[in-house]
Amino acid sequence: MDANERKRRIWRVVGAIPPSQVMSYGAVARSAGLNRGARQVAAALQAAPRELSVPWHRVLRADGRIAFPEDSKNYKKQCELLRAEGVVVKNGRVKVNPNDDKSELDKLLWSSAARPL
DNA sequence: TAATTGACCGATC
DNA sequence: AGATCGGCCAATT
Repeated sequence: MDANERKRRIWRVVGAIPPSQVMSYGAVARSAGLNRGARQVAAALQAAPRELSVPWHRVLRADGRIAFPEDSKNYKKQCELLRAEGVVVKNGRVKVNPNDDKSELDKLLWSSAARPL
């Protein structure tokens, strides 16, 4: 698989995250079939075209923190978007832990849209 | 073309 | 709770 295909998969997985749900970069990577591609998820999101409307704000760090520095504009934006979906953000941290494997979210993801194979 | 950077992760201390 | 370290690999310099 080449780099472009990875991006596609990543976008597909992220796009399949339901509203008011969050996922860590690593979890997205795994769902996309990349073993340890958390950073590639980040890179892919950066390169994601707006017209795809990728819900990048539903992707957080593994510990539930927002991936931007607090003073950055993106940080505030992400907070805003998350709260608009009912997600509680407290002190740079999200109320619920990022879904890892074996969660309901994963079932949701694997059931319809984001099948890596 | 080679080196560096980065919206990261998990283990360890 | 935090801080360090090695690994991963696309994008940028």
